[in-house]
Amino acid sequence: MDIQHAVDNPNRLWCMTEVDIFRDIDAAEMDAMAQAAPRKEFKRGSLVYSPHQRVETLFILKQGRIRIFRVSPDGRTLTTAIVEPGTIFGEMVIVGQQMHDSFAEAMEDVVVCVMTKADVQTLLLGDQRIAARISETLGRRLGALEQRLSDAVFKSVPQRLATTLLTLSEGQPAPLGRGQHVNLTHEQLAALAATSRETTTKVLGEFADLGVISLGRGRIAVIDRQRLEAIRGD
Amino acid sequence: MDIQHAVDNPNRLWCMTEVDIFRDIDAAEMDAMAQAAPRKEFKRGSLVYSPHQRVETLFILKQGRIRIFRVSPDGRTLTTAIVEPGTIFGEMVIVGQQMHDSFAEAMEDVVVCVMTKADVQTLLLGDQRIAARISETLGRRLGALEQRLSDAVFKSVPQRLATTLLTLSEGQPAPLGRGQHVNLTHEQLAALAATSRETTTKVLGEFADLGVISLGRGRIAVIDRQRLEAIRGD
DNA sequence: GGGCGTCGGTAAGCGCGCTCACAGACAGGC
DNA sequence: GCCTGTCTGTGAGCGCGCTTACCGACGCCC
Repeated sequence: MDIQHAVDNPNRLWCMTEVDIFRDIDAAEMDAMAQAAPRKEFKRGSLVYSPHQRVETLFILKQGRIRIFRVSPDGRTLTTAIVEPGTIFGEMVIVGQQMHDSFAEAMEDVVVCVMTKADVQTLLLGDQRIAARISETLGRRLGALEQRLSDAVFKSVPQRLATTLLTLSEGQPAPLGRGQHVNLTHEQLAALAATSRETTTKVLGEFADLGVISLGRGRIAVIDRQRLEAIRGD
Repeated sequence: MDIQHAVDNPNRLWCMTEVDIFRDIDAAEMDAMAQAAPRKEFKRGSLVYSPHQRVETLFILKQGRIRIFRVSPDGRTLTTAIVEPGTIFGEMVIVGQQMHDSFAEAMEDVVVCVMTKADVQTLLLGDQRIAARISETLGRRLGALEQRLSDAVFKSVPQRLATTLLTLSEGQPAPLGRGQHVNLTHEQLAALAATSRETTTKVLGEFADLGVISLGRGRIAVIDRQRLEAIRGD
């Protein structure tokens, strides 16, 4: 089922299908959940949630990309995650946490499904399999975050950019023209690698000179993963 | 029950008592778990686990402190957590993750209880209440880690040190002599705040000049939380 | 008491990467 | 076409904090 088809599909179960943590749930259970998760749309650039509004809901991303980020007192931003379709986000509410000062912004026009905290408690945590999946997801995030923290502390900007590019491009199959594409601007990449736009531009230029990536407007093609891994170190 | 008494107590349930995530488990259940968790001791300075040995066990810390840290290629260390008695650690194995390049080192002589992965699966994850507690713990850690990442990126060294001191001292009741004590050397503090020992010494000296802390060998007393919070920012 | 290891204090030097300040390139709208 | 906004490219300057290199102070063990 391609994405456009899914969007047009009036099927009530649509919110649950093709979402990783629900993969082994049967139709009857999904039906109950789907009723509790109405669909909602956001325009590119709008905020899905922010620290001010105390949203206590879980989101399931069906279409588009979401950027989760934090803001420093002086206005700089650090992107902590980019959410792809088929993933839940805003999971902190599941485990009784605040959304801890994070913003969620639609990178494109997006479609999400929304579940209230109460429904999360009864429908998700009540199910052993889903609860286990959620723990697993949290564990993975924890490992990734710890890695990012040590990267931020130990690694140089070129190393962090190489790391970020490799992470973003993995899984993406190489389309025509050889090389996996990362569809981000230098500014967006800078916010992920915790650096400035200017140095990002400079370092990406050096990478391109070495032939490990090739640059396009809002689009970076990873040509030589091996050498990028060498730059990343460890 | 004071700690020394607990250590000497031959009670089989000893491993479970006074541990936060087990607080509402009844005696019969605890008994089953306690059999699966033999007691083990480590000398000050020894490693409880390291990335090389693939330990697949969960630890329950009963006495002493444990430092969880990562090491950079060039040998610098970043402390990701200091574990206090009554807390589980090595939890990544619960959620099917590796211990992801972390070391665990005994800061003093320590006593731990050990559970195998298999026992964790059946005894802990099988119990709804404990599973929920574990998710909660993971969520808390996730929030704290995200905060630490953005601190590492956005804040200056004095701000990070103030943050670290406040975090370490909170909960500690002020003993004689006014001021909550943080029992760490400058070097240990530096590894927590992701900075160097020398700048830590310098900044702590400035804090002491301002009168917000007072210094002793391997011991820092927080005198004025308010002003420390002002330095921390946000 | 003497010796030694850890801990704390201090200073000079310098390099990475941020800030600030432009300027050209590309895309889309009208 | 032209205008506008975003994106990319480039350079000068400089400051925070790391590095390197000591040395004195304290505490513990013999």
